[in-house]
Amino acid sequence: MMKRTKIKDLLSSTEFGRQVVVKGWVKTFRNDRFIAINDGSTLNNIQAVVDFEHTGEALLKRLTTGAAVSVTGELVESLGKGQRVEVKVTELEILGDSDAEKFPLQPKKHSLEFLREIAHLRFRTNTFNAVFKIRHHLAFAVHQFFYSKGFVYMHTPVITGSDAEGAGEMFRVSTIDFDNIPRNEDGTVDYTADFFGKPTNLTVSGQLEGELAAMAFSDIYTFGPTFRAENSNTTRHLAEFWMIEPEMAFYDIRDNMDLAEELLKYVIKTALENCPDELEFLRNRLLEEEKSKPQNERSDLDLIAKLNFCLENEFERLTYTEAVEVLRNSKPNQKKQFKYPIEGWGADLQSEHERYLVEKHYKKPVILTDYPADIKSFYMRLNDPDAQGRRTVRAMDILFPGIGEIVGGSQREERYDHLVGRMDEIGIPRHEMDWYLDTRRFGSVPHSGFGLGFERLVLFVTGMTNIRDVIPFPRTPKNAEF
RNA sequence: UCCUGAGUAGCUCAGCCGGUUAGAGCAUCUGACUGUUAAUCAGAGGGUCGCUGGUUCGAGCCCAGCCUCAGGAGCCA
Repeated sequence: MMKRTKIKDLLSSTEFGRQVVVKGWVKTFRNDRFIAINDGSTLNNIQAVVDFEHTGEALLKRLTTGAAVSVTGELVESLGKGQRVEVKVTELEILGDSDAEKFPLQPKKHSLEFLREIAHLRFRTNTFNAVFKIRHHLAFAVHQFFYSKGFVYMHTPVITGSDAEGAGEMFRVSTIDFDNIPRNEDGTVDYTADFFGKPTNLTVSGQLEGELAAMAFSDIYTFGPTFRAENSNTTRHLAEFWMIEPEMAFYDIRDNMDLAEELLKYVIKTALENCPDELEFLRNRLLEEEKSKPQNERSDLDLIAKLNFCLENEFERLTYTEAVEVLRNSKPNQKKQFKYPIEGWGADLQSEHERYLVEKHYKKPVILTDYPADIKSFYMRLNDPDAQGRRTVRAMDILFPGIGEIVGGSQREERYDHLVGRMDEIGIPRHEMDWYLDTRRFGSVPHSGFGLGFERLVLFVTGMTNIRDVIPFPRTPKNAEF
């Protein structure tokens, strides 16, 4: 029995005359004669040519879109145009039939909305083949980047007993029988009867645990699933997503920004190097899509040019205070085109403001730093008050065109008294965070870290526009299929 | 959660001012053709018009409620 060869290897082979075995799924079967077969090793199909005059009619009928086949034959130079090599079939076996009347994928363009409904089959389309191949390379590149810098990959818990992480609504983890809830005498739920003996949730961030590890290894990162029970219905939010969270001892906010920018550029460069076919396919797909848009809504750069532009240019760095000035003097603000006009210092920036800065004003990734303390988390390092006495924290958000916030991070507050002061202000009970506060009691050092939304990164690199199309099985409000 | 829009054949969509038997392209099936490239040509089958209720002589179309989806906003990665 001959060993099968992957289609990717065959398409670049010059060993004409060699006997080969190809296994894969039928994309189309044309002219009773030409099978386009794909095995996922490449975006491209190999053409297998059947001698239909000497092949049973019943067998030919089973060559339907989606069927799994094994063909044996000679690798030859193609007689036709459109492909360099093809397989002259001597043996044809159907490994798995696919009922043509029921298989939902057709050799034509499908809407992304429809494909989302059949997410279990959409891997077999060119678009999703390309998207998930790129996703794979990006994930691997993240590990490579940190490995080369001596970071330790840390697995922080998925189930957490802390409810003070302060990053939105959480999913409760429980084994309590909801039809028969154990109660205390006062009627409240008796969590001592639950699996962990107390309320537990799915993690919304591994940051706090990451900080503990950074206080021993200096440089660590996490890369794992993260859960937010927010009722968010947007193209850039998921209830279950993957986040990369490095945490570095002895890093200040500037070191933190440098690392984040270097990481982003490294993984984008890796994608460009390793996925040229996939990116080219997605680039053309986008260009095709833009043809139906009016001129002024089309992008200046195509996908690959956009990624290269991102590599070749420094991210624009400015403080919140500077950004507010830019926005205040901007045309849309003066012409009152913002829905939320920029009036003063202190309010959080709205989507429209971030978009203006990134997409209109600077036209490249922007890193915003030093936000007002009142709109940011308790663990962020407090700056000395400025000349006007305004309190800011050393936060940094990286904003990408079309995506918005892709990275959120900060230098952490390493001073015990300041940290506790902020917790008291916000009303976070000290005793719940005692383990976290220990890092500030025993050998506290300046340190920094950030969270990078992996799916938002994949969105940017693939040029897709809906985050549900860059994760295999999206979990969103009212949707946990498959 | 809020705002806007959509839901008609397996898919993408058309359907006039409320009027008789709801259409097209692709897909599927049948046949023809045989170096095709989402093959081509001819023919056929295929519908609970999202759901529930209402208005009307009559509703795919008008009204109300609900469900689902999409885009935008908020929350954020």
